[in-house]
Amino acid sequence: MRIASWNINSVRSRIDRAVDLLVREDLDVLALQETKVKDEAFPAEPFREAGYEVAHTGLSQWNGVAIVSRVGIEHVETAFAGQPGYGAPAPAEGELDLSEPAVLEARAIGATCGGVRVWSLYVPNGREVDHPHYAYKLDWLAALRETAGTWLADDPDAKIALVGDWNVAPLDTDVWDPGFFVGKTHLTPPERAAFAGLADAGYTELSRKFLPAEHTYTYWDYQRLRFPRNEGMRIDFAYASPALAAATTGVTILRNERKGKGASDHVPVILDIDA
DNA sequence: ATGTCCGTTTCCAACGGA
Repeated sequence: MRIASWNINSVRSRIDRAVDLLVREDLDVLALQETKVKDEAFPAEPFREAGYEVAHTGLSQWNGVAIVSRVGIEHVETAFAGQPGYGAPAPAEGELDLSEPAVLEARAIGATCGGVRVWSLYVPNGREVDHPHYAYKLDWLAALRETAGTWLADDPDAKIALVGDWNVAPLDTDVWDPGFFVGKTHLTPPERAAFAGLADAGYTELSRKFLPAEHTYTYWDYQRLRFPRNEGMRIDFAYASPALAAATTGVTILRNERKGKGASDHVPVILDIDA
């Protein structure tokens, strides 16, 4: 079984690349992030024609996560229990308007595909360390850790994959120059601690296990010739429950998918799983 | 040159988000 995760950065602008990826890599499941489309405008037909079913949640032009599967999609959840919302920004101030209820964003979707509980996750970016979005990011990861811990407590033998764009670089060697990120998000100790919380909850991050080489990236910014200079970041990860980790035989990062016109700024991460 | 890209709108140029 092959399960991939990819921040596609607009499913409509890259639908052909997505279908090509499914066919070429013989994928059973593809978890997508940043589909940037409302449910009613999601291009499901090309996936269906290729033999896949789709579960998607998208509320606006921002965020949006999907699971594409040819091995079934059951028990779809469009958020995890306790998933925090984000307060609506007040237009005049650019600050959070606490008088408005927080908005539950389309950043998590779960479904059972071929016996594996797959979660496609788009962790909040954080923007700036002193921005409310940063606190939201930490809260979001803490809530995910809490809930993911209950899934394992309820069923220690469950096969669970928590895949997606985590927007955290856990190691200094996950970026080209940690000095560039001083005062910025993605490398701060609180973000790294929040990311490590999933390991504390009993999950194993599989890309690190199978691809330990330093400076192995999954994302290169469109700006400043980051890809030609190979100035990237490893921020897309796959946490697995013990049963799934034991069944996983390999991880592949498709660096070539960043090449050419019309590439996403992220590349797919693929898990090979026994049976 | 913030060496870019996406989707949206106060709509074809400017802006937010990343």
